[in-house]
Amino acid sequence: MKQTNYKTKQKTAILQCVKNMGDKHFTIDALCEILIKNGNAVGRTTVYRMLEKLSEDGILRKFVMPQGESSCYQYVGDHNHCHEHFHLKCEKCGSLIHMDCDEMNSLAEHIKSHHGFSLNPLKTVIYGVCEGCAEK
Amino acid sequence: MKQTNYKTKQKTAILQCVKNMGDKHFTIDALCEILIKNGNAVGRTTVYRMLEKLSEDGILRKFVMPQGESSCYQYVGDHNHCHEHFHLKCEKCGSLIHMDCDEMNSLAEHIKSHHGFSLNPLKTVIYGVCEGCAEK
DNA sequence: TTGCGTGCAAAGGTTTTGCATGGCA
DNA sequence: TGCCATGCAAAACCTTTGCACGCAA
Repeated sequence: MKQTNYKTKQKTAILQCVKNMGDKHFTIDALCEILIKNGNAVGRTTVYRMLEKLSEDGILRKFVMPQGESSCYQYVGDHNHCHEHFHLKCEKCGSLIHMDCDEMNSLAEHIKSHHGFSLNPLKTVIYGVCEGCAEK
Repeated sequence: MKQTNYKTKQKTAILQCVKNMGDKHFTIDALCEILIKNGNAVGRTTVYRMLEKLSEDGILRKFVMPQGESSCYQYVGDHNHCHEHFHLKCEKCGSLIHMDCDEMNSLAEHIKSHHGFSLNPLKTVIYGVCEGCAEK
């Protein structure tokens, strides 16, 4: 599942850069800076458009942040081992934690059967306070 | 627990209007329109400032929406019966659904005990597709 | 009188859109 | 050649801030 049509140096630069991120999350800003460092500067608009498409194609996961904060992306690529888990975001330190857990799957089933709602783990972010910050 | 100091007609108008919302969610826009209808037009800035304070005081709950969407508020007032439920937001039609359910409480406990993470139901919004939109 | 409260206008931030140019096929 | 991709600038969006005026106490 590729982009639309043409193959341009911007697309390949972004795609490669995104893959190099591993499973870390990154913002548009961060990505742009890396591209510049690599000598592959790409226009902001293009980066926005690319990441939007990649998200739709399931290659990236997009985390929409509240007003004023920029969105966050994560590479999931072909190895879909990251499809069925949720993310916990600490409100104190901002860290994003992966939670791979059967409990969530049964929750999803419950919500589906009892509330008629198909939840989307890709977009859902659970807010709270992580262990480290709670101790302080 | 009041505001800061003075009592103005704007404050009383907003506070009364907010209470009349019951447990429904509303946006700044919606609130402003109602105020206008009631002949109590209040400046947008003032409404923002008031709702911010009311949220800090625990009288309102604030739901921060992603970029481009305006925040959502809900009256909780003194009767805190709405503290322990979650919200489902449909990605298609945008409707926000209350989910009052024991399942969620046990989930919260699980996350706490197994992942050391104290989740915040006030801020967490679960995304997905609602029953009505799924049928289309 | 004192100083907070109000609200207009402008700024702040991210994201989207218009449109002309340039590059892929 | 034809059309998509790019990227600059400007718009759009919600929210916050500056600042002068007005009203509560």
